[in-house]
Amino acid sequence: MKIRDEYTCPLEIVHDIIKGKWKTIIVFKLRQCNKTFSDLEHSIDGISQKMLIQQLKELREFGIVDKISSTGYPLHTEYFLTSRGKKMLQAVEIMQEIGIEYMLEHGQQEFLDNKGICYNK
Amino acid sequence: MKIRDEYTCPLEIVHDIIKGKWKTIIVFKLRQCNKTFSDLEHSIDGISQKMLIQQLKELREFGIVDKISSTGYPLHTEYFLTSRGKKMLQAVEIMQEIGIEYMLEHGQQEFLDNKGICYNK
DNA sequence: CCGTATCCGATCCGATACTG
DNA sequence: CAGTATCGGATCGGATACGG
Repeated sequence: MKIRDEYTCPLEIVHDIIKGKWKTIIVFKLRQCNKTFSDLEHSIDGISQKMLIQQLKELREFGIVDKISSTGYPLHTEYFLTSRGKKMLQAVEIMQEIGIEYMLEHGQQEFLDNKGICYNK
Repeated sequence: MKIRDEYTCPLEIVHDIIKGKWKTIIVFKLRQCNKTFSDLEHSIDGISQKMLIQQLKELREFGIVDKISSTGYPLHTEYFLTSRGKKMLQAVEIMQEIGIEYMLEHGQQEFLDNKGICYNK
């Protein structure tokens, strides 16, 4: 996704921030601590390298996450939520509660662990 | 979008709820009071009838909005947020603040009114 | 280990025409 | 006024291969 040069409404930005398939789960996975690229890759079942990189890049451009990279081999990069990302996390957690509610209502509680943290795994 | 029979994670649902281009703005437009179909259509610049109907239908299937229809001509339908929709609104408002922040940071404050309520209009 | 490039099917969404 | 149906271009995302 190409990020637009100009937005005329905050909710347009919101849409661009969250519309990707993996954005909310990435924000959620980063809630407690820094994660390397491969940490994320292994904890999100079904995501491809390409998509993980791409979505992280977009989240960085919106100032939701940032990263620290070491130079030299093997490469090592840690991603983390910015303060804006932590705000985003609040919204994600509210929406997650809605998701949990929906699952309970539809008899799918067998997929839920204690905290609704069960993305594909 | 076909709503899935089974979700294995709350955040999958979240993604399906919000991924459409017009979902957040619809939730936001319904924040204060009931709106008819044409109220919504006229207050969201750029949306087509088809998309408005489609997104409202999906929001209804997820229990975010509901409607009351009168029978007889002319047709009259009012849409409103359910209690779950009001919860969703909380998340939307948090994300909206992020959008406002982003716009201010990028010198686009001329598009903002007092409350960031300016979706294309 | 981390990131880029390309190909290609699936999905999204705008335009348009039509119905009760 | 509210809702449905269809077509076609644009975008998204999975698979795969390659590079620093």
